[in-house]
Amino acid sequence: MPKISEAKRAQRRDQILDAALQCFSERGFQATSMADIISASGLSAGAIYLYFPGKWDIARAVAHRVAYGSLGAAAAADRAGAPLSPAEMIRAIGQRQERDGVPASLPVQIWGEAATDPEFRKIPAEVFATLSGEFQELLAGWFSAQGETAADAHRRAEEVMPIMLALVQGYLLQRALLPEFDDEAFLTAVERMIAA
Amino acid sequence: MPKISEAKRAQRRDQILDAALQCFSERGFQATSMADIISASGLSAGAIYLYFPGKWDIARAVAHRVAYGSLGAAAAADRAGAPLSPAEMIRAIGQRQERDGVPASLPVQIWGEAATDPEFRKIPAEVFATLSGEFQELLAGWFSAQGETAADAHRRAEEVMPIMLALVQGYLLQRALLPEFDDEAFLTAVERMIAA
DNA sequence: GTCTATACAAAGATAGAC
DNA sequence: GTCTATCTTTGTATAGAC
Repeated sequence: MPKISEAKRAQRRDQILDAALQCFSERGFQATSMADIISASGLSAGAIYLYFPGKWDIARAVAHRVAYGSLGAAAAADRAGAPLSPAEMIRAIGQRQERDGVPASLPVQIWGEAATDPEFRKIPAEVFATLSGEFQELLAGWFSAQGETAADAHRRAEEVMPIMLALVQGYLLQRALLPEFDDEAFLTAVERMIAA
Repeated sequence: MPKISEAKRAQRRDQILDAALQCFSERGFQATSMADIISASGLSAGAIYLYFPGKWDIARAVAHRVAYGSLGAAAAADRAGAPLSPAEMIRAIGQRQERDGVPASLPVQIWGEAATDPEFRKIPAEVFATLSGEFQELLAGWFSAQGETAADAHRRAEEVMPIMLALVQGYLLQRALLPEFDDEAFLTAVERMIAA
């Protein structure tokens, strides 16, 4: 049996992940040292290794939390009111990340890591697939609400879906890299484009 | 005066950058060691440092070459034939990267690095801005060719431009991370969307 | 369970011979 | 100009006290 309660143990893990997320977002996955995470978490070197086998397990856990955390954001916003337009779906994902305190740099860092690490790549690969399915359903709902027949709405949703995924990705990328990025101008452009 | 000719020196630098590009695309910027680059380049440890002050200067030089190498690709394809459609512009950039032997992982890695390194960030920031301008001009040409008036073509080009940038980024990202990514299905979707 | 101190390995960069 | 050998630093992970 464990020496401390399961709840306490989970809380310690979260404490470590919170600290790691902070470090990673400022310095990047690779440039962050265990010493950084240790100091930010307030624990000691020895203690950390009781909760995670190593630095990359922490990195994957953080990436997992961040990536999967954006799932369901658009669906939740949709259920909360009228069917979401494509631009509103993108906005919902951005807002969810802000609400959760996810720094803009992290998704982009995860993609960069995934580009060369097959283990890491599983995370965005699965998230992209799930997100696509989510978009397709919401888009069908929106096109229906625009007065299209169920069959037409479904067809258009299928057409637009691959583009939606790319648009979110570009949105998150530009938000992370361009200090002057204008969210609202971008979303307005999306709105106009897909309404056309 | 230099001990070897300027041409020879430039050739050596290219030799190093070629080797580094190979290593970076397989292992990533950070996981690549100087030893890797040294062994791949066929030079010795001492020799490399005569051409670059350090590893990150090599990384920046590679990133610079890769990122700026995609500029002008769409414009060149446009000049070579009929005005390019939006989907064809994206395809032109992808093809240029293939032609230049740029591995798909590299642009994504550059973005990831840029997310936390301000010095690195200048590269995609400037490339995105230049690319946007390029797109706007080509889009205006295309809308004109579709029969719109010069004023309308210009206006629509301005509307679509921010979206185009995001679409290319999503395209490159998915190409790098998703083994099953279907380029042509994506481009078809873009074609339909912007023609609508 | 947690901490301090440390072992061990890796990697960037350089010195000095040729 | 180029190579080999090496110095130095940094960083992950662990051992052992409390």
